[in-house]
This record gives sequence, structure tokens and C-alpha cells, in this order.
Amino acid sequence: MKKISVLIVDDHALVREGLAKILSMEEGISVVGEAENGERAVELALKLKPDIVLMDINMPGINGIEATKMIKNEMPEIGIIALTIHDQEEYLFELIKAGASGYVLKDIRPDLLVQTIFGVARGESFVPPSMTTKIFSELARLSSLSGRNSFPQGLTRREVDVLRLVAHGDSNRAIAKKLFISEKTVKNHLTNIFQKLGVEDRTQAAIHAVKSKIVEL
Amino acid sequence: MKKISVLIVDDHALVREGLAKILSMEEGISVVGEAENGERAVELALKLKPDIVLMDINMPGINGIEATKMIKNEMPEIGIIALTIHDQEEYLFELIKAGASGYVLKDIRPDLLVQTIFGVARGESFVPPSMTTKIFSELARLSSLSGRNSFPQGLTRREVDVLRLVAHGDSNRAIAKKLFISEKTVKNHLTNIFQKLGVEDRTQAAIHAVKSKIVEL
DNA sequence: TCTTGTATAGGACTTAAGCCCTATTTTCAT
DNA sequence: ATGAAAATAGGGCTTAAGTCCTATACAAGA
Repeated sequence: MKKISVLIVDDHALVREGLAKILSMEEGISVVGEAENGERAVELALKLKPDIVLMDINMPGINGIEATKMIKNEMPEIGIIALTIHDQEEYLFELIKAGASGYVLKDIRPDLLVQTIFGVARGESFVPPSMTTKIFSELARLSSLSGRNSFPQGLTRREVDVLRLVAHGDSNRAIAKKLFISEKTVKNHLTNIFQKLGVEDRTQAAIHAVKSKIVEL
Repeated sequence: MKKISVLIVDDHALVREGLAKILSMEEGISVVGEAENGERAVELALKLKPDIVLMDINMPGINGIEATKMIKNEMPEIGIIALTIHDQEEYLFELIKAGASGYVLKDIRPDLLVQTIFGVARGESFVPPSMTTKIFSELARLSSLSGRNSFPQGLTRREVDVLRLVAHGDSNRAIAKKLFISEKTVKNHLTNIFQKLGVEDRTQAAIHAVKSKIVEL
């Protein structure tokens, strides 16, 4: 069993130290870095490629949500757990949209935090029980809204269609035929997809799609 | 636990029926199709995408080795187990080269065949104990041959280098710089790679590389 | 109502990608 | 020694891919 590498992000040195202490006690976890603001968080995440980022939301400059977006954009395989002081439900959906996999209060019991880290490393997602109700109602709202968006990386439904075919090895012409649209439209979608995923061409997009499990192998 | 889907290929209806009977008794296995020759085998394999193909070697027309190559070329994730009447070691290495993962005699005990199927589905490889010696000596020969070839799909060492970078999302120019060769040479290698893998462009090659585990994610 | 997001598509352009040849050099296997 | 495979590279060519901009139509949120 490999240790789970964790990057701690918080603007308060005290909080960072506390978290590091708690996590260091744990056998299967190793803290590989600490960042004191959003910029450093993104920088370190890309450099250290940790399994998990513990991300404080309230930070001066680039906040936790922005940092989450940036990291997820570059390395979708990194799991991000958001930390908040109190129940700030206004951030919840923004965070989910940004790609965070967990949302925990800072006064969480250490053993539960550890559990959450292991869970997210396994690909699961966590929110505090007090918020599950919110989640469900939001989910209901979204699905009644004839399934608007809620796609990975902010991709639209159509963009996901196109990306899937790209990851299948199809050319623009082939995609156009399969989706009954013009090659021009396919190109437009692709330009948007590349921009959203932060990649340069279809090959990188295909790889990204596989890595971030937008498509299955 | 999902059932393992199996395609049976043999030109003798009796053998097919026998195998199907045996395998149908097994809980975790479901026979999804049968083919009576190499052409049908390739056709059905691509259509049904079974986990495992049980492939007879001696068939009129496209034989088992050719069919194995074709299937592996199109869908490297399908596991292929070769069936032979008697110890025909002259085919063994050809089969391994073609991408077969198992090599069993037709008079194998049913429970061992089942075991082999489960093993191959898990990504393991099997040859009869009587042939392991052959394997080892061949392996020794090849490695004494200063590690010549023995690369997936008949790719050369350099081609694997190039393919790895393609699957990393690099452009021809980037690959050229990293490998200290000209862009022209990269293109030449790529043309050869496409031909060998049976794909049309770098995106398909990248996907193929990931699927056939030439590169890791 | 006005605006925003999505899907569609065309014009016009640049360039990376890919193909087909030929050719040289090195390295091995025979 | 000789021949084959592998790695290198260039010429010359075609086309797919990708960018930037504009534009229309529709749906839905504010």
C-alpha cells in the first residue's frame, strides 16, 4: 500500500501546523508540502502532484475555489478537499463545480478527516451530513431543469459528445457525420473544449478525457 | 462481480459445443458467441468485444494466429487464449508475438481451462508447464541478444520512445527536441508506428498506447 | 424584456500532420 | 563479408486541424 501524499493549503500557519501534525500521526498519509495562499497552492500542486490537496476556502488573493479550478484544470487526477470554518453553504456548489471532491469543516474530528482523505483518494466524494439535504434538492432542481450542464470541467453536453468521439480516435469529419453537424461546428466545439481543458490539440484532449474519466477505456 | 464474456472459435462444431457446455456450467463465465473460422472470429470479436477469445490454431483460411493478430491490433484489451490439439511448440512464439495471453491443449481439464480464463481476464498469461522451459530459454536468448526488439506490436525501441511522447501529448517538434532528432525523423517513425498499430493518426496511436499498456496513465 | 449560454455554421487563414520517396550510416545476424 | 533492420534526414506534396471572427436561432434566467 502506497502512502497517500497530501498538500496542505491555508493562510494561517497555525492551522497548517495543526493539520500537518494530525496527518503525520497517520500511517498511510504523508504530508508532502504546505502552501500559504492560492498561487503557491497551484504552483506546488502541479510540481508535487499530490494525491490530495486540503484546501482552505477563505484566503486573500486567489481563493480556494479559484485555486481548485486551476489545479483541476491542469491535473484532474488530484483530489481536492475543501476546508471551511463554519457551514458556508454558499460555497458548496461552486466548489463542486470547481471539481472539489470533499467539503469538510475545520472542526472535524481528526479521524473523520483521515477517513475523508482515504475516501477521496479512492475516488469517492464527501460532504458533511448537514449538507446532504441541500445537495439532494439542488440535484432535483438541476434534473428538473432538463439536465442543464453539470458536466466535468464546465464542458457542455455537446462538447462532451464531441470529446468522447475524439477520444475514440475519430476525425473531425467522422465526428460531424456521427453527430449530424458540420465539420465547422465540430471545430468550433473543439476550440472551446481545448480552451476549457487547458490543452493544445485533440491528442492531449483525448488523453485528458481518459485520465479524468470523461470517457472509459 | 461481472461475468467474463467469452467468444469460442473453432472450425469443428463439436468442439465448439463441448467448450460452450463446459463453460456454461461455470458461474462467472458467459459464452457470448461462437465462430467457425478466422474471418468470423475477427468479425465477432470486434462486434461483441468479449473479454476472452478461445482461439483454435488450426483452421482453414485465416488461421488462429492471423486472427489473433488482427483482433489484438484492433482491440488490444481482448485476451486471447490459443487452443491446440497437441504440443505444437512451433506455434508458441508466433502466438506470443501475435499477442495471445494463453496457450492450452484441447485435452486440458475443464477446471484448469476455467482457471486459465479467469487468469487471463485478470491480465495474467498462461502456457502449459511442458513449455515453460522453452519460454525461459527463448527469453534468455533474446536478452543475450542485447535486448533486441521484443517490443509490443513489433515496435522498435525508438518507435516506443516516440509513441510514449505522443501519448503524452507532445507535438512532433517537441518530440524531436526531446529525442535530439529532426522533426522529419519523428514523422518517419510515426508513419511506421501508425502502420504497425493499424491506426490512422497520432490520437488513435495515443489511445492504442494507453489501452495496450505501452504507456501508463 | 434583455441578456447570457449553447449550438449551429461560414469565411479566411496558418500550420502541423502525415505520406511517399530516396538516401546515408550504424549495428548486428548470418 | 554481406545483407537486413533500424535510425537518421531531406524534398515535396496534400490535407486535416486549429484559430479568429462573425452571425443566427433558441432557450432560459434575471
